Formats: sequence, C-alpha cells, structure tokens
Amino acid sequence: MPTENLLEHIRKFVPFSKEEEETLLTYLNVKSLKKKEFLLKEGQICIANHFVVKGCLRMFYITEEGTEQMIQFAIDNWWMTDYMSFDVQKPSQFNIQAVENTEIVYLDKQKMEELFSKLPKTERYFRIIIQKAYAASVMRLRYIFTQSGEERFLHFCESFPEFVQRVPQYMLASYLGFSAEFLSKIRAKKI
Amino acid sequence: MPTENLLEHIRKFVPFSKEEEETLLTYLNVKSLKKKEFLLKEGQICIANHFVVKGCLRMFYITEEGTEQMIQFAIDNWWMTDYMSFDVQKPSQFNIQAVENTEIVYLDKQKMEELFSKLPKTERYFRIIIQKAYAASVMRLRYIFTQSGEERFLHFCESFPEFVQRVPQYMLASYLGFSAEFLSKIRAKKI
DNA sequence: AGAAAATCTTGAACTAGTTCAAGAAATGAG
DNA sequence: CTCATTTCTTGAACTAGTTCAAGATTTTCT
Repeated sequence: MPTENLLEHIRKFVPFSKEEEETLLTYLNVKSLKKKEFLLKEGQICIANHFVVKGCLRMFYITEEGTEQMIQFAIDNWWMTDYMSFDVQKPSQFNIQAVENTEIVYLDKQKMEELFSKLPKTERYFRIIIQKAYAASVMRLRYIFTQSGEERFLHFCESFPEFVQRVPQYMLASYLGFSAEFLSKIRAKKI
Repeated sequence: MPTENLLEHIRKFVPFSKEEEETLLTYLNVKSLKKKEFLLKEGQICIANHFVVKGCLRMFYITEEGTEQMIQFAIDNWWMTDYMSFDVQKPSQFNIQAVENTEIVYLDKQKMEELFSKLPKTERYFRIIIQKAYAASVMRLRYIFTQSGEERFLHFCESFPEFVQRVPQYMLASYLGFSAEFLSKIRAKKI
C-alpha cells in the first residue's frame, strides 16, 4: 500500500490516532509515473504536493542557452513541489519530471487546506518537514559557496553513494553546479 | 511597542482573537542589539528564533581561507535563525550578528514548543513563513546557477535598492557569491 | 539482433572571476 | 579635530571551470 509509506513517515514526526489516520487517508491520491513523465511543466500552475513512495523525481528548468539546470531531486520518502507556484497559484518557473518509474502519493492544494483545518496536526507535520528542507537548502548554499566542483562531487559521492549510480551524470553535474564535461574530467582523474 | 510589529506581521497570515494575542505576547522577549553584537557564534547551540523589528542581521561563516562568507540577511519583518542547529539543538556552523543597531523580538526553543501546543495557530503562521523562506531560497539557487556575477548584482540592485546602501559592499559581494574586488570592478564599469 | 536515442569522454581554446598587494577614501571613537 | 579602523579601488598575474566539436559507449525500443 503506497499510502502506508506516507503514514509511516508522518508518524515519525507527529503521532496520530487510528481514526485520524483513517481521515487522513481519504485526502490522499496515488499515482504511478513512467520514466520521463512530467508532473509539472514550466508555465503551468503547480496544484499538488507530491510524496515519493518509490522512485525519483527531478526539478529543473531550461536556461536561456537551452541547457537543463537541475534544482533538486526527490527520492523515496521526500516531498517535492514548487512552493513558489503552489503557495500563490501562479505559473511555475520549473519542471518536475520522473527520472525513473516512480510511485507517488499526492495532496492537491485545496485538499491540503481542508486537511489543515480538519486535522491541525498535519500542519505541524508539514511545518517540520519544510523546516528541514529549508535548513538543507541553506547547507547546500554553503557547499556551493565554499567547495570547489571536485570537492562537492566527492562529498556528494560519500554522502549519497547509491544515488550517484541512479541518475545520469549530466543531471548530477548540473545539480552540483558545473558542466557535464567537467564531471567527466573529474572522474577520469580519480579512477 | 516592538512586539506590536510582530503581531501585525502575524495577522497578515493568521487571524487571532484579542485573548490569543494577549497569550502570545507572554511568550515573547525583546532585545536591543548594538552594531556588531552577536546573537550566535559558530559552535554555540542556537536557542532562539529572532524577528527583526528594525535594523539588520547577517548570517555568515568563516571559510578555511579565513574569509567571511555571507549566507543571508534579515531586515525589518524577517525572521532569522539557524534552523539546522535550532531544530536538533546541535552546535551551529554559522554566526548571526547585527550589521547595524537592531531591535529584535525573539522566541526561545522551549517557549516556541509550548506556544505551538497552547496556540496551534502559531504553528500555522510558522509553517507559512518558513515555506516562503524555503521558496525564496530555491529561487536564490536559481539565480546563482544561471546568472553571471554582474547580472546578479544588477538584479539585486533593482530588487532591493535601499538595501544596497545599507550594508558594506564586501558583505553584499559575498552574499551574491563573488569577491569584494570583483564587485568594485563591476561598479567601476557601470558608473 | 540491430537501429536509434541517450549518455559519456577527450582535447584545445577560452573566459569569468580570483588572488595578491598596496594605496585611497570614508567612517568612527575619544 | 585627529588617529585608527574599516571599507573600497585598481592592476597584473593567474586558475577553475566552460564551450565546442567529434567520437565512443551504453541503453532502449521494436
């Protein structure tokens, strides 16, 4: 049951009663995505918050030069949405796409608001996970400012060894803030 | 009354009754900081979340080369804390310091938790403002990845003209991700 | 299996931004 | 008003990482 993964994740942060969990379930939708399927395209309004049960999503945009710039990834047990667009329901500047076949549970904007008033504890859960995502984003800035491309790559390989195998190198290079060719040269040196 | 500024900010996002506002006030502390006074030093545990009523705070760290790297600023009506340290009460990797004489209202960790259970609506307020801060942080990454140093500077000047006068250039340069010398050269070209 | 699409590699020429050093200008404290 | 501190500027030498282009390898699809 995909929704069970989400409940388990929620329980780690906020305790719910059986009844509350039942109620929560009625707000959730489930979806299976094929590799390369889009959840959001630049210009569209982001209408849902997505929880990855199994698989991998990426958020990216296309630069003026026409290359893809990776912003973030979400793997098992991570939420992914464009809060900028989701919050005020304005067109998004990002794409969200499945990197591999992916199962998600999602909550759309309206249901999320209803859920917050019905079960205020869910708002606590999101306060906590968004706070953690924000803290991680600040740390990412720190790495980008301080470390060289090579250092960032080595550090990333140590921190997420499984992940490095899972996404194409050019996506990882872009996420780390350098060109695909440069990543190829780093690897040539190290192997 | 400095706390009145905060109440006004909160009201923009979540409506409170008079009684609730009274209760909220009892959790808040007020403090005046002299220019260069520290709220947090690297290695200390971050015990409070700070709301700037008037003035300016900066968050930064010292790189291996011994230079200051700016992470963010907070001016009037912004919250500032190191959520990484605040959340799990581990030593911080950042400094928070007043750039000019600054008045703040602050909530310490324990009071914040108490407040969340006493008035769940305050947790909604923080969910909203942290979500906005997170969205802004993602946009900042976008600018850093896509724009050249010069473009980022010009864009920043357009977006926050008053602010550019207010902080030393070397802090702004560091915040924008390049050296103080380079900012000096950009300005020489444009004026 | 075989063709097409996607991904990775390599080298050469290049550039945005750094580093160092030293002086000039502005601001602040007594 | 003056001395000390902080901030800003400028030029020259340098480097981390880019861009372009073309070929090699791997994966995917039928």
